[in-house]
Amino acid sequence: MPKSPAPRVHGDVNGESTVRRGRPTGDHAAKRAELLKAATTVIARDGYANASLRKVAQQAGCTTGAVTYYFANKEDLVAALAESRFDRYDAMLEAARAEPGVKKLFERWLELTTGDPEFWPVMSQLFAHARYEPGFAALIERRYARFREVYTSILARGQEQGTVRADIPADLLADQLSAMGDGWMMMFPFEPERFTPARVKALLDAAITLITPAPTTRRAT
Amino acid sequence: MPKSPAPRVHGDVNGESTVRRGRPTGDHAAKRAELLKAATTVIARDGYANASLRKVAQQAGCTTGAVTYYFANKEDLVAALAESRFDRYDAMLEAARAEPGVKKLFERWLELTTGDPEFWPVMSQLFAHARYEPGFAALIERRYARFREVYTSILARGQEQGTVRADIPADLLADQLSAMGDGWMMMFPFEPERFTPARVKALLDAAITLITPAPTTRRAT
Amino acid sequence: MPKSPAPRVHGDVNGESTVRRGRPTGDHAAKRAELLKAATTVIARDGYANASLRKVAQQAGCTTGAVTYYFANKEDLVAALAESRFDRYDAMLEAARAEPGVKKLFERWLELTTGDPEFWPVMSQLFAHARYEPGFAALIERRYARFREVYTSILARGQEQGTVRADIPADLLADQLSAMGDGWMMMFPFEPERFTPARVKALLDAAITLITPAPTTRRAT
Amino acid sequence: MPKSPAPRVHGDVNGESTVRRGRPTGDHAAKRAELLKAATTVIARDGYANASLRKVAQQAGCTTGAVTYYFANKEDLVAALAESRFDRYDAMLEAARAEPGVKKLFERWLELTTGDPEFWPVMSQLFAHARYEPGFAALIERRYARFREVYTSILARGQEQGTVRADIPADLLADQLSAMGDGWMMMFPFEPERFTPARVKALLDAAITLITPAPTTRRAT
DNA sequence: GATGAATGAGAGTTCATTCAT
DNA sequence: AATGAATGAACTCTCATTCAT
Repeated sequence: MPKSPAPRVHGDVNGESTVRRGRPTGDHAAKRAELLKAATTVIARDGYANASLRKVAQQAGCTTGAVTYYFANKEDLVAALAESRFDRYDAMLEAARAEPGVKKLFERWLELTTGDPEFWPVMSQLFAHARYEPGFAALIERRYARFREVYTSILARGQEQGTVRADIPADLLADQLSAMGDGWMMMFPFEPERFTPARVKALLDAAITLITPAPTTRRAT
Repeated sequence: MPKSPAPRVHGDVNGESTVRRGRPTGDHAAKRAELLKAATTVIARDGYANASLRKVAQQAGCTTGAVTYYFANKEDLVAALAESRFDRYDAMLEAARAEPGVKKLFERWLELTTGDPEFWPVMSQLFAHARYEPGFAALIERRYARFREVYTSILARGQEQGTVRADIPADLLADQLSAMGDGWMMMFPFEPERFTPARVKALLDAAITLITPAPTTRRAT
Repeated sequence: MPKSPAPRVHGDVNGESTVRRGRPTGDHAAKRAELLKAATTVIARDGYANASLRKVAQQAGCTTGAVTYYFANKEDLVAALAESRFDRYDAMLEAARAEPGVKKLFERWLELTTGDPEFWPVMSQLFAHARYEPGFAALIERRYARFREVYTSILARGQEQGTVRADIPADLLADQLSAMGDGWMMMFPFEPERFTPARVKALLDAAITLITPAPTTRRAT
Repeated sequence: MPKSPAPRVHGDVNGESTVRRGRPTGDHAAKRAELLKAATTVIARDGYANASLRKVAQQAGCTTGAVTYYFANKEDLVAALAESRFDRYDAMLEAARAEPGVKKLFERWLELTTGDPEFWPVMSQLFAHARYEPGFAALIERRYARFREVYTSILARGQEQGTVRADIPADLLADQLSAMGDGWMMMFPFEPERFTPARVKALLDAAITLITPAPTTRRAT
């Protein structure tokens, strides 16, 4: 009792959605990326708790079966999503490391986090749920540790060069600044109107002021 | 469709004894509080996305029906939970306002957030999901605004008295410090072992150092 | 957004199916038994591999949710089904033990297995799949051991009384006879037409002939 | 919709060399046999209800498409599997017929069924599900009838020669003995530890004792 | 006041099957 | 000859919610 899904239609000229089966030229990695994009959109829009594979499929314009074909299960999808997000984070860190200075780092961070309006929302959702999926939690812990490490090294260099206050250990400073960023990330989705570009700039400038050494020596002269 | 039996009144604002006719009063509020406690435990343990009314009922040792009897629906329960949590936050703020000084505020905050091991986990879960339940989001926005306001006023007073650096507007400082706290709150459930009492103290001390005025002027004299 | 399932109708006079919610006078055990009966019918009709909770619900005239309300999961349902079937088996054994004689046992067995046309089909399906559900396999092993034990004791008594041949140990005889019954049980659903009452009687009579002592001694006299 | 490429012919009845043009023949049959072996393993391991074409493909180390390429559908695969299993049974019967005597038959049967540890498990699974796939049920009925027929003829010959008791018609005896074998086959996968070689031998010896004529010679005394 | 039977939608997942390549 | 992307239906199970009792 074969249940062929309605009369097969393809190569239509109207641009209507066609039913395609069989083996397309599909690029596995590309399709996965496409589905991850769809998942990002869904999670940013509906939140993690209300996101479902069905919605992801719908967003991507394919069937649920296709999603589970490319990802073993939901956890796999979410993990891949987290990886891809952190890959962007890592790329940013790499770039920031090349051109030192905390200010540059802030700029890169701002660029990354504001360039994509879904970045903050989806990241905060992933963080919130990571705790309850062990493998996922490990991933974040690992990636986050790396992030703090780079942060610390940049600040330490700044301290050597006298551009960053030295009365607080670099690792504590890194912890404070990254927590600050996380805090904003968490609150941003609530009241995006509060985070105007102007205010974000003011906040970052203030952060730089916070960690800049006091002009004591110069004044003593 | 709030099911709270209208005729019952208790816990009135004036502190006067309220009308106690018929059934023993306080039962209703007490039972709600009990259920909220159970909900807190469940959310802290399983995460918001994996929390269900069933689990809450089970945790509280009662039936599913009882939960929906005391709360119109899930959103109602979660909103009440958020209210109760913020009530504790407000109480803390009230106390902090009475005995000024940023250091005192930090101590109060620390007391609140570390006194209950479920506090941070449940709060971060509630924040993460608030965005997607409109009424809930409004609640948090309102409460959070109030929180920043108190924070700002305390910092402003510090600036007047010279105990807080004045080169950054008080509202920006408040934003930065509260974001810092939020960031820690978000990360704490992941790696609680990283937040030893010693490190938390170091972080708070460093935060105080950050906002303390540079000792230049004194030296210049 | 409450999704009350269509306008509530009940107490209709037409005999049409009504939608009933809330708490009926329902007897928990009775409803479970009802669902087990439905499961029996479905498995006997479609086979274990094609049986689903949906079909069971449909057969019982209720929703899938109701089934999972009464049984934690599919395995639980199947285990309960097996228990109930074996309870009947045990009752039969008890009765057979009271009135000894292999012939009586055969009669009881026949009564049980032919009284319900679904008995053999469902039993053979349960046996076939038991191997792959550990808890279920243990149940069957336990029950089946008990069955062989009773069988053996009845045969041993027969041997003492000289009604059963003594040249084969009773436990081997029991194993052979019960295997014979199992074999028929397995084949019966295939070709029920082959197992006419007359032939079944002939087979059982032949089985009795098989285990009756050879009439040598009598003739020697 | 059988997909076997029509022009290819091999394994013809006459034993003459068949047409071998174009691609190397035998590949097709060999691959099918390979897949059947994989299917046997999967069914024996996971049971029929939990067997899937996916698992068969995986077990065979090929793709899902390959399976559906060599077999029109699942039923086709299962039918082919049953055929191949019964082919071995038939070969055994043929051999047993050549060298008469019930004992020889038992030995052959034992050889067949214990030689391959997957034989009993997969056979009992196939039997259990045959009822619910009509074509398959017909196949088994046909093959099984043949089996009983051979069994009967061997027993009848034994009766003529006085090596098998004549007080029970041969067809009933065949029915009983084959049912006995089926019963063991059904139970074996459950408690293989119970069927030690020693016990199996004892059971078969006892079966021979059962059908051996009573030692009437003593009667003459 | 409180219960718990029952609902129906939707979740994640598996599956046999199709077919362009 | 063989692949593997994709389908869509069906599966088990969980859930918030309703309501007669």
